[in-house]
Amino acid sequence: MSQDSSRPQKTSRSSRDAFVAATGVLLRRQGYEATGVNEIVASSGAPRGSLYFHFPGGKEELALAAMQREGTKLRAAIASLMGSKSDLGEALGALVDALAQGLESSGFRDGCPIATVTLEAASRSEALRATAAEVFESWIDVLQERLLSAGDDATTARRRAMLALAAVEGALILARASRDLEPLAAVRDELVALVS
Amino acid sequence: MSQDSSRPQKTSRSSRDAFVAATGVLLRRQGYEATGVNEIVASSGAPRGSLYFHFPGGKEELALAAMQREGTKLRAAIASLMGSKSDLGEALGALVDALAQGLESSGFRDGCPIATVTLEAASRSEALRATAAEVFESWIDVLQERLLSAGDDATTARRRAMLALAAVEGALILARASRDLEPLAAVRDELVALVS
Amino acid sequence: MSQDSSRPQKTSRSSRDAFVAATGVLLRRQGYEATGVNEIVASSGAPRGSLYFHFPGGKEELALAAMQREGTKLRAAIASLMGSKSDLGEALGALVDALAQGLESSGFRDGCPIATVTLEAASRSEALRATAAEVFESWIDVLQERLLSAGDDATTARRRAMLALAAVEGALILARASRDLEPLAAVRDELVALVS
Amino acid sequence: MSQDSSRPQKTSRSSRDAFVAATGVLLRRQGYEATGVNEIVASSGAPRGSLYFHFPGGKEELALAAMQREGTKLRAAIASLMGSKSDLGEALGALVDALAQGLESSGFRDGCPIATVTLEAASRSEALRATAAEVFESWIDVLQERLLSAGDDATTARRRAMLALAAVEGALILARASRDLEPLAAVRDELVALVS
DNA sequence: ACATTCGGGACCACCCGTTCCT
DNA sequence: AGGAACGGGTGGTCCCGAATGT
Repeated sequence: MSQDSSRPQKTSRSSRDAFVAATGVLLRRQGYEATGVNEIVASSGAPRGSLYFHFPGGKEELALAAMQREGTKLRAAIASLMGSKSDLGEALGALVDALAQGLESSGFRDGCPIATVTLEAASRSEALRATAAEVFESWIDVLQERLLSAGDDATTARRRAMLALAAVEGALILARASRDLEPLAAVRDELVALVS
Repeated sequence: MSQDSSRPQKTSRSSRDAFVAATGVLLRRQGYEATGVNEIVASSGAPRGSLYFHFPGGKEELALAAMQREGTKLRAAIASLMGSKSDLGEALGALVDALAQGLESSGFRDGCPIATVTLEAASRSEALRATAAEVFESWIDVLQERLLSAGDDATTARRRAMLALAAVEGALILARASRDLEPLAAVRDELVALVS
Repeated sequence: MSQDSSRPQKTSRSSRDAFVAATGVLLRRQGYEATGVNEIVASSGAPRGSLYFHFPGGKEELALAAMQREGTKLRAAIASLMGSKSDLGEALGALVDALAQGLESSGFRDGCPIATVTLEAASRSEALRATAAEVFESWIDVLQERLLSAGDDATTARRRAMLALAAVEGALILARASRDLEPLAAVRDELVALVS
Repeated sequence: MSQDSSRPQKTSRSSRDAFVAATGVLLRRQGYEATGVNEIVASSGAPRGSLYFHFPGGKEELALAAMQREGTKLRAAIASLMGSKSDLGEALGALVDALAQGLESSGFRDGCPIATVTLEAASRSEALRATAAEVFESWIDVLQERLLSAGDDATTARRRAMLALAAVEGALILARASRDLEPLAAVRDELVALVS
């Protein structure tokens, strides 16, 4: 929405992309408020003065871009995983396993950037909240479609998609708190049992 | 509501309690990083200089106290709700309904303080992370015991307790993002169906 | 001066003395401004609440007491050293050597508390400045008397006493900066040569 | 006086220089610990936010810059004074007189910034101590060279240079404590006599 | 007389997200 | 596109007083 990817540019997008990518990583790890603009600039490697050229809206606009980018990437990943198995339970299990592996491989540091921003900024910035809602909805859509194609009716599919997303998001929180994958394993087992 | 006025004290705990209570509210609403000590002091009404007498560890120690307080209060609330119905499904439904009502009555502003702090500070402060883990575990314990008394074996009870807590925490996030109770309703229905 | 040391007391002087002694050490090491009341209380081991009973004037009154105590102790030490040798040069050499050894044995950390307070507070507190002047004058007196007894006339004795004290104080500063006793050795040699 | 206005610059150094100059004055008057950043900013007239741009290291880095600046200025002044008279005694006398006049004209408020910082911070910041040592050494160098050119051998020249600097530094302290120039006069007379 | 808890507000050094001007 | 600069705000600590034991 905020990008015009069809227009070739004389200058590289590397600065802009570097900012967005760095923001995404930091949002995952420490959320919106704990992430400073200085930190983003430093970890991106891009020049500081360019930030407000690319993102006149400052930190918030940058976070919106990062959330959309991460949201799109994760939506694609979910779609890919859900389509990779013919059995619904196996597909859900693969999704949870992938998230568990991502969490563990980051040393329990990197969680869901959308969830963190939601909890921090839901009552502070309408734009951040709305973007978080869009991203979540896009993920629910993907899950719901898979459930529909597995035979659920529309209402049930939406309810189960929401449960699945909620359970996964919640389990990520519990797992980060306890530094243990047990909550994710529990959620996977229960979700698999539910749809079998 | 937040004070134990039945116990007479020679010196007033009011300042200390006011700090903890104010911190709890602000953690629910905006998390750890977005909450400044100035804000806590202002909203508590207590004098600033007293803060570092009661909490030499500063903001972090204050947050730990608030998390423990909120954790204990919520544990009691969960235990009460889970014991109020003989039917397990009804009990779980009542729990989710209570959380939904709390969320709605705050205009979707007040969520779970523990979840927010976990996402923000899990990779920053070991003490905050560990306290969050303890609180979550205490809630899982309550749920697990109710499931045990409903006939589940120990392993299943723990798994289902984790699912329930994870689903509820996740649904609170989705609901705050969308400003809609639908995710909570979905989770309630699915949880009830699961245990019936 | 402000105490009546002849009156026996039913309660111990240990708290008061502990405060004064701790303050003396800290003034030597880090001066007046860098020394906090909390630090004094902690390092004294005495109860915090007693400080403003013994020293209603707070930190400044405490520093005055410590300066007087240290001043008196050092005056006695100087007198003792200056009287220990019949040769004036040897006596002065012994004085400088003693200071050098004290400096070295503290790892170049402990200097003259009066000098530090003078430089920090001369233009801030009249009481601190005046007390420093009294202490310095008392030291000059001792040196002057020894020079008189060695044959100097009054004017020369006073001038040389001032030179000696100034040179020693200055050398302590240079030595602390360079972490090297060379300035003290140089001053000793020159002072000895001067009076021979 | 304090700016090098002959070098044209595209961006003004005025803020940076104003910070350093203001710090120098305050270090002279009240030392390191008693000088607050707020005070520096206020007395410099420069904008507050620029301080940590020019001096990311904060107060300490600022103090280092001020010490070096003052050290260089004073070294030049010493060199000039020592070269102004063909007679060594007269040159030393002129040096002490100049310091005495500076002290008196400031109402006994402004002393040696290096000495104060040394006494306060020698055992706290290695950088401050080392810089103080460098500055002192640079002053000793100038004095030593003058003594060498007056016929002293290298060892004697260094010893006498150290004595001269130590005596002057010490006399400045005694003079500030007593609000009287007598210690400086005494030191001048004795130093002059020593080298005649 | 002596000790202690707790309250109090000014102030500390530091860093924030942003904008100016090139 | 970008380096330099900015003002307001951060969490934290200061020294001290007032109320209250023992």
